[in-house]
Amino acid sequence: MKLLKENNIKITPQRLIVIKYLEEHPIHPTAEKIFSDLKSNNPSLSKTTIYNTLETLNEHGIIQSITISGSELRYDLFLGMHHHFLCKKCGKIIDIDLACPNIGKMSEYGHKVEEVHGYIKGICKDCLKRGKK
Amino acid sequence: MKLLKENNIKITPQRLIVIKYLEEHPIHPTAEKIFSDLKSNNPSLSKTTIYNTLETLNEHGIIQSITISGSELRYDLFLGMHHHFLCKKCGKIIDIDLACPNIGKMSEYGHKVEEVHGYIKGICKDCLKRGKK
DNA sequence: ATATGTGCAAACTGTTTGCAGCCGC
DNA sequence: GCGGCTGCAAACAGTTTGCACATAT
Repeated sequence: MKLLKENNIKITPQRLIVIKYLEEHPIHPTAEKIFSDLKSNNPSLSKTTIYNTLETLNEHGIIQSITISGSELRYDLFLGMHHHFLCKKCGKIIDIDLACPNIGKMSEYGHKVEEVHGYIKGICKDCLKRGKK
Repeated sequence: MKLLKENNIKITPQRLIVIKYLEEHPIHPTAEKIFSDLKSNNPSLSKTTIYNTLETLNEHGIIQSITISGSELRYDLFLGMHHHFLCKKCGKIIDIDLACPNIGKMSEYGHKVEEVHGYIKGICKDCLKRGKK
């Protein structure tokens, strides 16, 4: 709610529950998952509204969209720059905070940098353990 | 063709022209663009074959798929690790070779790293110039 | 009263799947 | 003749669009 006022976005119940959901579920959900999880307690909620809301929040930098999976967008409250690790086995996405010290070079080359996304894919620690047993 | 033999993949005319296309057009094309560009000289070519071929080549590490745009996959001959810059204005994708020295940390944490993708978005040099005129 | 947000259904796009025919060993 | 490759059409998933209704200032 603070977020919305700060960004001059109208406060609506739908926007509030989406933000609240993302705060409480830092699992980089898809639009579909956000929708189906919220639908049960908010029967009149529409998927269009989810998409509209995510777009609005994204435009204002409150959330960011993640293209790591390739087949669908995933969403994340934007709490400062960080990267993502996708486990190819369990599908889990883990936040990581490897800052790349070289990004500045892009500006030196004359390009204007607006977003930086780092995606690492592999097998997570847990799946590795599970595989060995 | 060398690539195919080295990887024990059957050589077919379709696979050859896709690889040749990617060699000659390092523009990170979509499956659709590859298909429509090749279709004119290969009328019997099917989009399914493009998808099949791209999948096969990807599995063998000959090409890689890029998820930077979010709405579609793009493909790249895999010639060693490098990252990508997407211009939000003209849609162009530029190869960049910023190696991040911190990736090794992931392995230290116990995760197995298989792929690393770095996507930077912004406005490219050319579009910035054009904008100023 | 006006502008903005919501929600339904339909459309659209990129990708995948089922299956029949084909080719090469 | 068998296994893998090709290509058509249909299915599918995620997302976007058109439009009518609701809501808040």
